Amino acid sequence: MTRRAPGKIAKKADPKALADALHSAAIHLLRTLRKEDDASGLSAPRLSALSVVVFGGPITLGRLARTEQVRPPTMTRIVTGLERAGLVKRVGVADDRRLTRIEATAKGQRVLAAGRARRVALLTESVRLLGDRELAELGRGVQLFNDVLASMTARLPPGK
Amino acid sequence: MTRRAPGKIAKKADPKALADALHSAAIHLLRTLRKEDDASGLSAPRLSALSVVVFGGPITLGRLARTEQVRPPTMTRIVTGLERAGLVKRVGVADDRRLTRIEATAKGQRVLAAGRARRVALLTESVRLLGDRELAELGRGVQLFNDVLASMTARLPPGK
DNA sequence: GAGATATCGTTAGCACAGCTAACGATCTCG
DNA sequence: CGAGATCGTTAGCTGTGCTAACGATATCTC
Repeated sequence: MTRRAPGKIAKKADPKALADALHSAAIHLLRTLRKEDDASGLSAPRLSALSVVVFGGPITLGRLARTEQVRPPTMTRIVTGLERAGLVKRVGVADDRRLTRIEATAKGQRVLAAGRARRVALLTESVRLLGDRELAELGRGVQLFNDVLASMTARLPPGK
Repeated sequence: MTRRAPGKIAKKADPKALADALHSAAIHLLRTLRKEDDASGLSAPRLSALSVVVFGGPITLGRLARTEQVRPPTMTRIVTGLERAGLVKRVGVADDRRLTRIEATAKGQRVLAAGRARRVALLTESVRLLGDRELAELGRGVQLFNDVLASMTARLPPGK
């Protein structure tokens, strides 16, 4: 797959290979964790949208759709589902009555926190197995991971 | 997001917080990269299933369904879609004629490689911005990430 | 060997998620 | 005020997920 200098095992930190490995690991992680979401009784898109509303605070439907990379009609139905379940509510905006603001209810916050805890608990248990040294190294890695992400998103969406 | 000791930047590497940060970063990464998949003309489940077949080699439909955490009827339709697109083919198994083997076609391999390249290219560009030192540290982090994943999957599925 | 049982993949039928097109309501600007 | 833009919804299509039920084939038991 990736060429190696003959006789040399330590990798020269090839950006391409590293990106690929990181990509694969992320896929693998989320795929494994996905199973835990069944317990919440919420589908993946609803859970994801709810998390944006809970962590990001009230948001208009259109912005929420863009954040979730989904078209407005799709978000309309996701929100309708969440509203029926009592997890969010639609609130009119006085200044501009075309807009609809989506807010999380107390129940929505509770449900999301529980689901997130379930997911992260699994991962946490495995992280706990690392020694102090490895923990610090992984921490540094995650920090760099986030830096890379930031530069990626900064470079990507010029507009739209 | 994470609290910091006042005046001290390096954190004490709390496993819970670390797991949460890693989880969030993975979500963020895949969400950002997802956009690139539109160009392949394949939906996410088809792309994912195809990737398993291409990288893992021929596999029975049932095993593929379990790998993708999906029920057999769902996988039947995903495979049917891929087959219609000429990306995989169903092959009978002589030993046990209940089984159906799914194999990637040459076109399937090409399409997947192209899609993956598109996704990883974006990430690679940002990884390239790192210095040698950071590159090595991120590499170590990814390695530990994979270790954690391995211990997670090892601990999780006792049977089924 | 013959019948009971198990396994594999498919079909049928339901709910949800994604899209485009079209529309009503509202805001903004000339 | 009227023309155009923007926001959210409705209508109608495809694809993805499920359970239930079924036909074909293997395997186990007597």
